[in-house]
Parts: sequence; C-alpha cells; structure tokens
Amino acid sequence: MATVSLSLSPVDGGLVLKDRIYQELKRAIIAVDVYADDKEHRLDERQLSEDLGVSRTPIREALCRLEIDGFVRTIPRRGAFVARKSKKEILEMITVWAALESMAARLITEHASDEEIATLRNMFATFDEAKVAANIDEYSETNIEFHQALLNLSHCDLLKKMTENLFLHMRSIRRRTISEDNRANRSIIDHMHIIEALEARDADLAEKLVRQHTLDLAAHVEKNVDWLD
Amino acid sequence: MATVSLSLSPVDGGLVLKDRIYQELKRAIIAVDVYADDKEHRLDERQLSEDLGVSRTPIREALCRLEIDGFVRTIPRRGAFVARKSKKEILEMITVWAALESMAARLITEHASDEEIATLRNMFATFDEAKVAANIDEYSETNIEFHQALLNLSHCDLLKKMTENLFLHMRSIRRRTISEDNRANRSIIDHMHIIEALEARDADLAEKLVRQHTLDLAAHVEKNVDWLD
DNA sequence: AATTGGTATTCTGTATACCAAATACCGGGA
DNA sequence: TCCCGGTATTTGGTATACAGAATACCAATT
Repeated sequence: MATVSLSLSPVDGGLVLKDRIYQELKRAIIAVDVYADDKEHRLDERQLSEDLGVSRTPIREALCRLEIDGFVRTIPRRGAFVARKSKKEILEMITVWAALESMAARLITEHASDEEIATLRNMFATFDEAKVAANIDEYSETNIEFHQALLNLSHCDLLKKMTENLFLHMRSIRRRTISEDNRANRSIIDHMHIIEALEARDADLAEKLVRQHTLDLAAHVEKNVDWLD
Repeated sequence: MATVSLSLSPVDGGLVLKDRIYQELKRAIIAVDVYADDKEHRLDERQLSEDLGVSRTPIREALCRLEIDGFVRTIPRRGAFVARKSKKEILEMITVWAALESMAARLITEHASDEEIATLRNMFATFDEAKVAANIDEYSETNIEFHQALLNLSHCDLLKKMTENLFLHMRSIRRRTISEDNRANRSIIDHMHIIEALEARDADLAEKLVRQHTLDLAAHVEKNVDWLD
C-alpha cells in the first residue's frame, strides 16, 4: 500500500503557558499609563498568580522576559515594577530606532518590489491635511503603522524583531505627547518624501530622510518633554 | 551628631544566582564551537543543575534569557540546544550591526572628545602590515575591540547593549572564517579612514564608511561562507 | 527482517514548599 | 513627640515534588 501524503502541518501551536502569560502581562502593562502619576505600579507575583490562576513559576519566567524587554524593572528582594523610562533612555531608544529604520529604508530600495512600496502610499490615501488635524489620534495610529510597514518591507526579520519592542515603548510615550504634538502635517510630508525616495530606489536619500525624520522626533522630545524624571 | 557620609557602594553586587548562572552558561556556550560538527549540543537542565550545584529553577531562568539573546534555542517539551545560526540569520545580524555601528559613528562625531577619538588610533599603533599577516588572530581581537570601542564612544548605552550580543555571536562565526579571511590589511585601511572621518567630525562620511565596512563583511559572508545550513 | 503496538523511562512544564532578606509595625526610652 | 530597636509579617529567591509529554526500548506479529 502506498502511503498517502496529506501535507499536514504540525499541530503544536508552540504556545506554552509562560508565553501566554508573557503576552497577557505585556498587554496589561502597556495598557497602564505609567507616566500619568508618580506612584509606582508594583507587580506582585502572588497576586498575579492568583489572578491568572497559575503558579508563580510561569509568572516569574514571564516577568524575567519582560524585564529584558525593558517593560519591567525588578529590584532584587523588592519586587517587579512597571518600568518608567527616563528621558535619556527614551532618547536612546529613538536613536536606535532611527538607526534600524534608516537601514530598513536602505534595504527596501534594494529588495522590496514596486508593489510593496506602493502599499505605503495607500496608507495615507485617506488623509488630507484637514483630516489629520481632525482625528489626530487616528492619524497617530497610521503613523506608527507606517513605520512598522517600513520595517516589514525590509524583509529583515531581525530588524523587525528588534524594533517591535521599541515601538511598544514609543506608544506609551506617545500617549502623553499626542496632545502637545502638532507636528502631524510636517510628519505626513516627511513620509511622502520618504516614499518618493524609496520609489526612486535612492538608498542614500531614503536612509537619510528616515534617519532625519526620526531624529527630529528625538530633538522634539529633548526640547519639549519635561514631564519625565 | 552629623551623619558622616562615607560614599559606600552597595555590598550586594546585584548579582543574584540566576544572573551568575546566566553569565557562566553564556561563557560556556560561547566556548562551544557549534559550527565544528553537525551534532546538536543539548543542554540538559538536570545535568546543568547537578554540575553547577544549584536547582533547576535558576537554570531555567538563565536559559530563558539565553534564548532571547539567541544563544539557545528551546523546543517545547524537547529541551534547550546551543543555537546554530543560519546563514540568513548571520547576514541579518551583520546588517543590524552595520545599522547600529554607523549610528554610533555619527554620534561620535557629535559628542565624543578629541582625546577619545585619539584612543582609537592607539589601538592600531603596534600593527603594521607585516605584523597583521603574522599574527592574524591577535589582530582579529584588536579588530573586534575597535568596533566595540566605537560603540563605547557613542556614549549611548542602549546602542552598546544591543550590539554586545551581536559581537559575541560574530566571535563564534569568526572562529571559522579567520583562516579563510585574509582581508585584514584591507580592514585596517578601512579603520584608518573611519578614524580620519571621525577626527574631521564628518558625520555623513563616518557613518557611510562604517556602514560600508560592515556591509562588506556581509557581502563576504554571503559569497564565501558555505559551511552553514 | 521489518514494522507496529505497547510499555518504560526520561525530562520538561508546572505547582508547591522552604528560607532568608526586607519592610512594616509596635513598644519603650529620651 | 520623636527616635530607636526589636519582632512579626511579607515577599522574593531557591529548592523540591509531581504530572504529562516525548522518546527509547522491546516484543510480537506479519
């Protein structure tokens, strides 16, 4: 009898308890507006294990990973706290982001297809200047998505992976900067220029524009953000 | 009574068991020449806990961290293995490295002192072309140190932190490429050009040279390394 | 001889138990 | 009232115990 080949895929799913806990905790932590007030948000292991209905072990493993990601800061013998980034740390994150994303832009000019680059334009198709001003928060989402799209189109998994957490951190920051930040129109113009450079396959220009765009944000934070520390 | 301030540093050292285990395991893993043969190097939790004289818990936490760092790959219900990078992954690491280090170069032109930049020259003071050829392995160490020095001089902790593990991975790779790699003289010339650009405070040039230098390595690996996968 | 079914063993994933450090609380003394 | 010291409690760090999954081994049947 010939063995039929059914082209089955592994059924594992690969998600063990600690991974689910990790995701759930991460989601919850990001939802916390840590910069809203000065009080520190403690993460009690026993409390969490009770709430989630699991033992402390997977909780600890998840917290360990979250600490590496920078979302949690644990003080030995004291406990785990939702991490509050210092201004310096935020500026450094933006700097790293600029470095990675400008490299992504370079890669896009070399490897991405015309169709892929075209999708970037579509993201802003529904936004004119008036609309941007009207729903600034909706635009903000699109803004972040644009930057993530750049990383995706780089086709470099490592670049993408290393920026993912940076973006999540930035999202927290943005909650506070969104109101005071009316650089949206300037931003959308920058994006268009970036897209044009990508379409022209001009690696140096695209890289430079992306870097400059992100470093502009760093300069803005440097100058205007004083609600940290 | 006035309290004398003695400016004491915490006696703790901040190193809990899991951190020491992490460092020890990392050291041991790096020492393993994973690319030497095809057999997979399994990390048995019980074995390790026995060898190190601790329980499995801190071992697991260390392994968890090592997995995030990319030194270990764990398969659910199967165990932990010393990670063997694919060629694609290595190329991506070099790409990210290029992105981060070129940003470091830019930062150096803006923030580092002349004295700091001068230290870079000293690193190569003892190397002329003949010596490079003679002790290629010694030069190789200096080579890595040069790149790490660049990251240090950037004064960006995050940039430094994110490249540290990349360098460790590269060291493993280099063990295999060192013999077939006689681009050392070319390399030292590149380095000198980079130093000159830094001294001239030419951000764009320094950035470009660093990026190009590292991407050259990527191209070399792409073309010549076939002992992977 | 090869393959399949079943059993035993090993090892990860998870839960629990124990210990030591840190904090909070309380009472006594200045 | 304030400060200090000691005790109790809390809580994180570590070790151990248990259960389920994966593999290895063996035997039986074709």
